[in-house]
Amino acid sequence: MLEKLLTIVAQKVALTDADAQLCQAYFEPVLFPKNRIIEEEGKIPQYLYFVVSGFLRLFHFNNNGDEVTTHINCPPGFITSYFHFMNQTKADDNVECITECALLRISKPNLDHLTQASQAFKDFSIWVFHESLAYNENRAKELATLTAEQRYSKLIENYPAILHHVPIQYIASFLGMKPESLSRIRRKMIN
Amino acid sequence: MLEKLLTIVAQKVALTDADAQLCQAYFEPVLFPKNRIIEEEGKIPQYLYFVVSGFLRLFHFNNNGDEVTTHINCPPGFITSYFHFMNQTKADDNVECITECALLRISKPNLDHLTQASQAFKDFSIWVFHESLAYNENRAKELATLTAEQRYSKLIENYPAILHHVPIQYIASFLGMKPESLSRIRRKMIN
DNA sequence: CACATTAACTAACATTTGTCAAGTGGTTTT
DNA sequence: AAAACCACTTGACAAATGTTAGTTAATGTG
Repeated sequence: MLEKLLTIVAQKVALTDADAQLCQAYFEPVLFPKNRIIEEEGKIPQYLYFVVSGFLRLFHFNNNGDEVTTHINCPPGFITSYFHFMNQTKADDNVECITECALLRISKPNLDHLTQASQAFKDFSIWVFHESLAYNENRAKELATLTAEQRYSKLIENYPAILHHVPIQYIASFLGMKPESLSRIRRKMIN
Repeated sequence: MLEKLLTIVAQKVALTDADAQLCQAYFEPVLFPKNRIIEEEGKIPQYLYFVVSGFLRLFHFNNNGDEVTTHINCPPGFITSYFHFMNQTKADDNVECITECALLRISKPNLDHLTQASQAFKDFSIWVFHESLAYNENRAKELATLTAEQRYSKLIENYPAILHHVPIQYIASFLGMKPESLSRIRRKMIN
């Protein structure tokens, strides 16, 4: 499982054998079943997760008590309640496995150790942060400018696998529309 | 002008006199007139700007050739085409002064020097990054879940000054709606 | 000053999306 | 197997937003 992570990291920064060994020492492989909530609202997020396989989402409950899905996985393969993980403050959302998931997790103290011990991982973590910022900027831009149908089209174009593994209602919420609207859009696109 | 920047920084990290002097050495005060474009699409962003006074926006042109405003100023007071400034790659959007603006600017090389010379500024720049990420996540969430009227209400509640200094059309675009829709909403809210 | 340009508003209409209620099919429970 | 869910769909209708076009007021420009 480590190989997939090392491959991703190595695409961005040069890795020595020592770096690879640090990675092995600090990242813990874990397997979770479908529907398992691995980080919970109101608690301090314990781990940052690298997704080896499977699908996860970030969600919270709005004022009406309805679920709102804010992320489905996350490029470039990492997921957690970022802000509160980084600051080690109580999360306002949940991380849930949508399917069975193979993950590599690292605690905040160990992440700090890793980025202090390895310049390569420090550089990589900065890159991940920049990517996350660009990703969220783009997501906001698409929500502001595209129609519901265009947003759905882009999603299945960029992440076709999501369609086969993630319930429609989560996708609708993530795209900022009601399940009925997405249903209508999907029917229209078939005909 | 430096004082305002130092006050903001000092709220987050402890500053020595040496830090303050570094800040003075690297940040250059500049004054720009209304409507001046200070970073341009297709060119590498030269500076990161701290906003002492005035209003600015980030915008680009969509496929139809229409302007899309993606940011109006930026908490916590900094603005530029972040991603491309950080990577020193060609920007895909413009930074424009909406009103006359008093700014403190710093080039990328100097920002690197500053964050290397001062741990306080390195910590502060990381904090700014975290804030930007949280801000964009929240913006995406609001665009996905709130109605046009709710988005406008929140904006004038959180940033009432924008209303008096920024053209309605820019606000509408930033909120992901057409100027006519915002006009309708504003009329409804008065009655 | 006259003229053109632009931002903002308004109104009528079209389209999209939300709401509500019901139905279908599949899965789990007992 | 019957019953009770649950995800998803469907249809009728309501509400919100987009589109188009016209008006006004303010501003800039000759």
